[in-house]
Amino acid sequence: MPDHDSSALSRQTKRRRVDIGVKRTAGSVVYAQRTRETLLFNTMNQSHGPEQDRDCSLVPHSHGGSNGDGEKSNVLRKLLKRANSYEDVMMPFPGTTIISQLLKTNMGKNGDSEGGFQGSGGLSSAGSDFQAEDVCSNSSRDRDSPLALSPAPSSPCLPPFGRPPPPHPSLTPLDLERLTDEHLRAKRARVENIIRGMSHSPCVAPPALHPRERDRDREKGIKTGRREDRERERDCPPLQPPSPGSLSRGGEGYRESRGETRGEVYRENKRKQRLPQQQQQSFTQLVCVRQEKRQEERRQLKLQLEDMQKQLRQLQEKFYQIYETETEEEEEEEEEEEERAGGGEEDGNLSENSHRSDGLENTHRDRRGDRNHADGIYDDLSELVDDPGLFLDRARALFREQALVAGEKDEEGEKEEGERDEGEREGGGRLKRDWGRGEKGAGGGPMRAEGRQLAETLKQELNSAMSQVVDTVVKGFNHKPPSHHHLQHHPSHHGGSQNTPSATKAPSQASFPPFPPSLSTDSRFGGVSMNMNGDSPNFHSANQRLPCFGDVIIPSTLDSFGGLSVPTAGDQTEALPLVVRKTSADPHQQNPSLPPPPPPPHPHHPSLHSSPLSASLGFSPPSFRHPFPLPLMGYPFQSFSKDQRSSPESMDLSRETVGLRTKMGSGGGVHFVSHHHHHHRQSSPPQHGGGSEGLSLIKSECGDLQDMADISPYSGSTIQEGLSPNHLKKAKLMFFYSRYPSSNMLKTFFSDVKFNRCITSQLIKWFSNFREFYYIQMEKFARQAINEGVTTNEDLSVGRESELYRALNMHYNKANDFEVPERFLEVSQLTLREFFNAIVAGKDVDPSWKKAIYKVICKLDSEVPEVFKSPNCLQELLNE
DNA sequence: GCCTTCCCTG
DNA sequence: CAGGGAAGGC
Repeated sequence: MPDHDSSALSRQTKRRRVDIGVKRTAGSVVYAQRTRETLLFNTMNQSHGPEQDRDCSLVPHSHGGSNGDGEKSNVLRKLLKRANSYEDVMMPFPGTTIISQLLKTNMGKNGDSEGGFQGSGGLSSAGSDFQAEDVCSNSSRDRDSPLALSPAPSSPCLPPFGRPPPPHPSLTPLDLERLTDEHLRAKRARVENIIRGMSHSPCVAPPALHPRERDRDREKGIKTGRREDRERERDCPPLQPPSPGSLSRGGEGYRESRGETRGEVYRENKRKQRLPQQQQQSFTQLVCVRQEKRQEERRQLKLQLEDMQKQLRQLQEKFYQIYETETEEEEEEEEEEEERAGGGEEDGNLSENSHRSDGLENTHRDRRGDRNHADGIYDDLSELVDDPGLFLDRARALFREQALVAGEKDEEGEKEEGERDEGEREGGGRLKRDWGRGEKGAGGGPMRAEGRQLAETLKQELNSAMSQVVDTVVKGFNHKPPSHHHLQHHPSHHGGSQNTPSATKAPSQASFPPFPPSLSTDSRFGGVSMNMNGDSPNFHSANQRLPCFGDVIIPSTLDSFGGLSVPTAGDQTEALPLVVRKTSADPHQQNPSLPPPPPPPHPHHPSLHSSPLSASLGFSPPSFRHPFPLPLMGYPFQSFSKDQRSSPESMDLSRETVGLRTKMGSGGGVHFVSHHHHHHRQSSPPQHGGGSEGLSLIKSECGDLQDMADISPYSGSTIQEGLSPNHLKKAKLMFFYSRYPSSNMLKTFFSDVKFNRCITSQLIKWFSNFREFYYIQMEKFARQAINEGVTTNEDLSVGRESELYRALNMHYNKANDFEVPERFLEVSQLTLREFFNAIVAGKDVDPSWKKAIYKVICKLDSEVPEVFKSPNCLQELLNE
């Protein structure tokens, strides 16, 4: 049948126009997805980005000496890593926690200021500061090194400490090792500056402890090199102690050989950190957020960390003093070195503890899972304050215990072994102690070893406690209530937080974590936030994230809000919920079938409702206003002021209301109504003279003034502002009688609805959709009959058993709790035959061929029973 | 300018 | 399946 084909063709042509758009849309969608993926990828790989992956993956295969691109990418990555200091360093070490990183960083700083920047001597070819940056970068570094011809092909991303230090270049002349003190010092100062620049913790004061180290540093040329290495090793502790000889000599030489490169790298880092100032802030000052609150928080944290470190150091000193009195042979320098070695080992402990502290952290979290966040944090902080004392006590107890054990062993004459056993019993610091022994040989006295052990134990305790504290605090900030997904919560929070920059407010604020959705942040801040949120995809995909990652995120996102505290309407990418549940304050909304309205997320936030944005985005406060224009023809939603509904009748009606209210009504008729006076409801001639006039008639007479009436106190007495699902059902049932109801008729039969343009349009649209489905079914079955070989329309009949009837009934009377009038069957049969005739006659070639049918069908409308005029018609109808 | 239909979208 | 945009008719 060519007619059908042509019809299909015409339709296709019509669709084709749209299809192009669809294709374009699909393409754009794909593109968007790709973009998102790219973003995701980039953001996910922010710290080990594609370049880095390339480094990791390609390094073993590429033998280029110093690959410019690779180096640049490395530099970039390093820069990013350094810039993100605490947080990003964690990326390569998934098992480590914030605390360990924090401690590392802090210790690095302390050590830095403590002993100055120590000379080179490189544990590894490139120095451990590189190691600390990224695991994968090590491979590229190896590649950079002249002896990088033997990369670890199997594991290009092997952790640096898990790998033996690369051999130092033999080609390096030994002369270069002999650096003048000036040169060394200059270099040291340079690196120190860089590191200082990278450290964003302004409050980490240089510890006053060990002031003599500085002097000694200056005295010892080569030993400083070792210290620097140790310094770097704190960031990334090696598992194997470096041999001192190779450290000092080869490392120096190697450093010298590639010293320029390193210097350039450092300079480049510096440059890149400073170049894009605004962006660099987000890059480099992740920790020091613009939000003062955060800053205060962090500052406090850091201060506390510092305090604890100081306490630890004091403890160590005390113990060492005690041991010194007992073991007099030891030289002070050696002691110092030993201690420093312990400091170096501390990193190992830290990393170990970081792994361990996860469990602790979990237990901690569980312990205070039910507690208020603010309280918990506050307790934690107070705990932290109390911690030094606790640690001191514990240390004393431990010391006593160990002294006892040592004494026993001493009696047995096997001091050292006893120590070892003790150490093994301690379990934590074996490795370090072994290292210490290895470094110092057997020269270390037993008591000193015990002291180390003790110190280590203390350190562990400290670390775990601090990790707990920090993690909990960070978690407190990161914690996002699962129900609070939306952007709108944050501005208010932000506003509130802005007003409370005091650090003392921090705990209470922690219960309102500012987690803006990624979209808003990213869109607003583009690459900046993207880069800032190195792991934002994870973060955004999972609201509950690892605390350490959350720590990365929060500042940046907060930054975003700090910059743009109030998101614009455009930021609302998703349509506002048109169906707004009434607040519980509305007595009418005690609809049992409805879930209770969600409590305001921040009920006690005074700033919430003061902000028009929050009010509009939020939770339909009584004075609900739309800050931005809403489409006029939107479908109704019920958030109109409750004051208008007061009568018991409307109460009954509103029970049916689920979520349909007119935007106009909610739009708060006040500003809105006056603009729409052109439309006159009366213009449409009443085809079905309704019986009950009443209020609806008055309303219809009012016409446009109904909008006015919406806000007038009298109008709302008996009328509902929105269409409910029951109204829809009623309309569907009405469709069995009338396919083309006039607006007046609709008003008559939906007298319980406060009509306005939106409501009318909605109802008309409903019937239009009904008709659409109806005619689609008709055409479908007509064509089906034609295809089945039906030749005369007499063969077509619509009975209650027919497929067509079932389909229609399923659509309009899904529950089948309404007896479809016989008339509807007749009309359906007529319509089907009309379609059949038209199709057989080839009328469907005409694009408007259905109109003739419509004309016929519209005359077949029958009177809608009076019962439909009753607001409770559904109950009455369904009870029958 | 309103109303209806077509077509698409979520 | 309901809603919305576009187009066309009146």
